[in-house]
Amino acid sequence: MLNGRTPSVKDVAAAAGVSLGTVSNVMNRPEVVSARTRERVERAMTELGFVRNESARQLRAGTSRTLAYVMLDGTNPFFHDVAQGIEMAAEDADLSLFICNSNSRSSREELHLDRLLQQRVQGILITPVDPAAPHLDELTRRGVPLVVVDRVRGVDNCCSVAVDDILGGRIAVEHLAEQGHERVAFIGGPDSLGQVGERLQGAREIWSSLGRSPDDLIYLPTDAMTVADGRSAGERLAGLPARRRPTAAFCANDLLALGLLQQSIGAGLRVPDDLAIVGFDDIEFAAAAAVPLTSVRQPRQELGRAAAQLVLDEATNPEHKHRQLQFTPELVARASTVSRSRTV
Amino acid sequence: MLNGRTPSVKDVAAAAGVSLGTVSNVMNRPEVVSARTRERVERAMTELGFVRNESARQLRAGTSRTLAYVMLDGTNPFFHDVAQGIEMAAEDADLSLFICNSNSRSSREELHLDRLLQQRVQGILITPVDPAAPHLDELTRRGVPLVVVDRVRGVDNCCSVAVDDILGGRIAVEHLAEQGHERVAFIGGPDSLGQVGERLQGAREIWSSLGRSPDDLIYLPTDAMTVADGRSAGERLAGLPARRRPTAAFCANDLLALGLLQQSIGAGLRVPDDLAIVGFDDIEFAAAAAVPLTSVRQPRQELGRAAAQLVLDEATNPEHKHRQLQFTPELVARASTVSRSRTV
DNA sequence: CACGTTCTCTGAAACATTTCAAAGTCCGAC
DNA sequence: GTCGGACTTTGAAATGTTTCAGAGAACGTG
Repeated sequence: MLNGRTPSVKDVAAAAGVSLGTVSNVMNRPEVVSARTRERVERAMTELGFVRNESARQLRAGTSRTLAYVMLDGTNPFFHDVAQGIEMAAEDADLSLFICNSNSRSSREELHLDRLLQQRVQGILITPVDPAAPHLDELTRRGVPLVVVDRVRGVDNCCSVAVDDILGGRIAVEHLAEQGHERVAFIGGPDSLGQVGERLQGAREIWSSLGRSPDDLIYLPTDAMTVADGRSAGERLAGLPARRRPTAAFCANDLLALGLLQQSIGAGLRVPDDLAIVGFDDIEFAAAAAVPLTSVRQPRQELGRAAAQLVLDEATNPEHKHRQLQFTPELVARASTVSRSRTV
Repeated sequence: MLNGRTPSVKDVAAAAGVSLGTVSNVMNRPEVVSARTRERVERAMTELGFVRNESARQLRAGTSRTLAYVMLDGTNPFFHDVAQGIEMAAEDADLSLFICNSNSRSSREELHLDRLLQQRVQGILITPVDPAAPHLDELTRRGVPLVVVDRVRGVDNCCSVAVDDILGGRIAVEHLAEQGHERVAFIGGPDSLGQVGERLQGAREIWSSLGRSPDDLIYLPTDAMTVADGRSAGERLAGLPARRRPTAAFCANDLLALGLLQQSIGAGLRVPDDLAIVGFDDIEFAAAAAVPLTSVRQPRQELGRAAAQLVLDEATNPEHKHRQLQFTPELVARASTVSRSRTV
């Protein structure tokens, strides 16, 4: 039967003794077809093992059933958590989610975007390599719903979802100050990254508003934000003369913090007594570290979920207005800043 | 112009003053069209901002340009590394990769597979919740190229790629024995998981072949293989009477090992002196732990890459034969089993 | 100049759906 | 009986590509 071909609507129609249109109705508007024929068609479908061809559906209906997320760095669990939030929202809207990974390379990003355009996805969420890249404007010019996640673009040409990084920097350093630290390091980079710049700015603001000297907030720049960069920052920290050496470090993300933690413990330091550490993002592995890491929590899944909702609004609501959503970060204090005796 | 519609081949043809077929040729067989008209068509394309409609292409050509990976657990970085390997192979073959996450739930898995079938993806790679699930047979019956990753199915109805888990268990425990440990715990579960069973089996084999008593290889079953399960296993370990308490633990994956490490250090144990720990998988975070984790390395990206090659072979080579690929795991010794004084 | 080749280009068919106007059918009410 | 309305079903058009047989043009050869 059917000589091997996978069955089409036509085959189902023939088997059930109805017309093409009726089979389509059974799938798309079951309420208009009588119970008797509906059942007959459904039986024919399962008997033939019919599976609707999504390409044909999409071609004719003109609307795709998928969203896409182009993530920045697959090795950072943070982005997977964001993706998970998107996926949940997509699921609620009965859509599939295409996940791509640019690995921080602009060329890969462009390639992915081009493919997604060809697929005519309903909307694109992206944590871009460079939020100012012209190929992003290209997308909005084409009318593809677009939401920038965990970054912000120049004003209002598209939606974005992010966390208040300045505030994040403030609460991290405020916490360290409260713990009595008088010399604090800020570790992160490159500072051309908007994130890094703003977290540093927040740190500096609160530091000076607490009446501390700018000299006691030491900026240790890194090339990137990986565990390895954290380790090497730790070495640089250890190399400072004792009276200049900070007693606490605020890292611009958790990977840096984990690297710093590892290097410090390996070097025989006690955390938090010799060195307190605060990370940023609050990925799962922050809490799972040998000394559980204090971190500035981003609502990772919420970020994704909100972004997905924005992109869906843009895709379906003709009166959509672009919005810049900003979430509030939250300090999660753990053992890496609060010495055991002082915890519950 | 074009009153807002996104331009089609027809529009390009009109703009360039050629026929539909010629435009198609420019895209698919540029060598058959003369340089002059080719250039003319290309200019028309960029002027109009033409983007090929993949649905239409796929519908007519009958062949999709995407692969899919249904991963088991998005919170375990191991699977993302596998995905990365697949992605690289897909890229080489000029295909896109669809990544789905079943989150260890059979219902989600089925939903994803159903969608993928509708998309007519070229092939499916999957780390299934249950390798024996009937809906997998359904796929092969339909003729969809299928490769099982990091699991093995009953004999030869489809390809699979995995690591020799028995050997993995052997080398882990052999290493611990070499370090002089006389009582070792195996932590993992549930043992209905093929992986866990085989790693345990390997551990037992080598243990007895070394002339040790089975009573000194203690199996601590866990409900799942998360960091939290690792912590609670650590508590149970601590609860054992001193003379029964193992001096080393072999964990069935790195997440367990990280949890165990955290709990142990928190409880004041020295690692490896009081408790040595071996993990499995060798995810990035294993090396990044405060006490870098000894682990049985799986060639994660290679696994993915090989799986992708198999699925492509099945998709394109009519004489494809199903194969069960087995990689060899490798012990990576780090500080969690080798005490500092003894390292280089 | 007729002829075969080679190189380009064309036009129509096909792919598997959805959509929608129109045609049927049924039923109760007048 | 006939009419009107409600409920079902049908058939054809349309979606944007690719493919392929064949039409034309250009050109060298005999």
